[in-house]
Amino acid sequence: MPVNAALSNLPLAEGSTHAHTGAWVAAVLRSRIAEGQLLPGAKLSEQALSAAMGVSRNTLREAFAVLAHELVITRIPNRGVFVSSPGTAGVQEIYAVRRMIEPAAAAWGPDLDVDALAAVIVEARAALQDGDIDKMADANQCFHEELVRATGSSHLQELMSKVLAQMRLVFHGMGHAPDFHSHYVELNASLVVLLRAGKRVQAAEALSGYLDRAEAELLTHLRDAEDH
Amino acid sequence: MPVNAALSNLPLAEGSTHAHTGAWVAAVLRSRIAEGQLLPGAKLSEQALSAAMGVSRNTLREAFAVLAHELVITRIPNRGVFVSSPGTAGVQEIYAVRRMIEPAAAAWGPDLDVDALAAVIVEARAALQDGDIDKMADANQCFHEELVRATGSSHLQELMSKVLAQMRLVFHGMGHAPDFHSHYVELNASLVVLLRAGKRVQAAEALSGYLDRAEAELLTHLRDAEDH
DNA sequence: GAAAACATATTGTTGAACAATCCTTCGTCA
DNA sequence: TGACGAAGGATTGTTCAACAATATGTTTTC
Repeated sequence: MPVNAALSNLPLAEGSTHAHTGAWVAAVLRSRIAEGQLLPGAKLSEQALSAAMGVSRNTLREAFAVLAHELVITRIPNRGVFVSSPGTAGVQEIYAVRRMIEPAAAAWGPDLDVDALAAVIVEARAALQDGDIDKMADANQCFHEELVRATGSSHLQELMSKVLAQMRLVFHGMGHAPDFHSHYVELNASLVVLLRAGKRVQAAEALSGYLDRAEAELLTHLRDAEDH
Repeated sequence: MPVNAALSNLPLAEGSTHAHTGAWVAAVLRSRIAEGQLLPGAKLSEQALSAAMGVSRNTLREAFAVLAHELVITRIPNRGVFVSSPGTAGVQEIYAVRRMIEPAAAAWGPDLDVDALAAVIVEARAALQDGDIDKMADANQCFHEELVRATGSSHLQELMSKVLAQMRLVFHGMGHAPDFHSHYVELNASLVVLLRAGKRVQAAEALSGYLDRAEAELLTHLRDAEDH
């Protein structure tokens, strides 16, 4: 039972009562899922979780409501809650969002910070040379988050975070398929070159095509994994 | 106490237990707020509401979690929950989102349905001639929702609905200021003309400028109302 | 008149209880 | 043996009542 293993070392709510216990529980579960300690498809039993984290079922439920709204977990009535495992439809949804938001941010975002993007590239290249796959994946996601920050909208940033969280679920669900991120580092770098030159619409177009290819590649691998 | 008046004729949860009582309660409150029966700033007391709707405080809380995530209500710890009243910052956030999503949908949305947009225009014009302000406002919002549908992303549609719900809160908070929508009907119509001609990028630019002016106008009226 | 202390009301959280539903297991029957 | 159906168990859905924590309002004190 791999779930229990992940539950065993969960932080307990100790004497100090947290301001918002529900939000705190949601944050803990969210990070556990993002890190891959709770894999897609895993069941989150109310009884086990409430006992493991030292909170009541009611409070746990409030956390579930938050996470379900973030689409990190899936609630099936009278069956329970499970870590979401996005399929091909989910991936298509993810890229439908990204294909709109990211080019728009590149082309029209009022708060574009090219230097910050360049800094992320440097970080990604360093991680690539170190062979640190996880760190590079993080840097890659950070790049896209930074790009969306150009929109100046916290709602859009939030949505992008949600979508990137689902992306992590897709990767976790594939059980460490080949390295997707490494050859995107230089594509991101070329975007920065375009943006620094002020060719923002051109950058948006390049980004759009880049997202199309990424989606196609991901879907291919996903279908292979499903066929297996 | 205007709150109690709005609470008095709330539907009660009768014998038949709803599948998801929390979601049902959230839906009822959401519509009451959207219709303006619960005005921005109104306090939603747990005790009063749970009694009025015939559900327990716990279930009501789950509904609050949903609505808070939709930014329809604001939760202040140990103080209570209130109907959100977006200020100038909120309006700027709203338009930051719209300025990205809507032009992107117009320019690049894969599922653009010009006929559907034209149909909404027809409806809006009819309402305008009838002098039905509410119906025209609805049609106007429907136009923008239909536009975002072109993105093919349910996440973006959801975000747009959230944003438009906040727009309604802004209008309700102003206590029926002058008619904002009527002279936007023809602007929307000119957008449809551009889109039908295939000039999608041009339509996106026009839309962007239109949103800029709408935001400026709204902010002016809002500041006047605040000064009052 | 201002600050501290108390009183009150509301939210935050918990535990237990019961109903509703699903899954499993067992028994029956062909 | 295999399929169909019913009893049983486990989990979720919902409610209730109680207590703790916190903010507000009032009174007391200097």
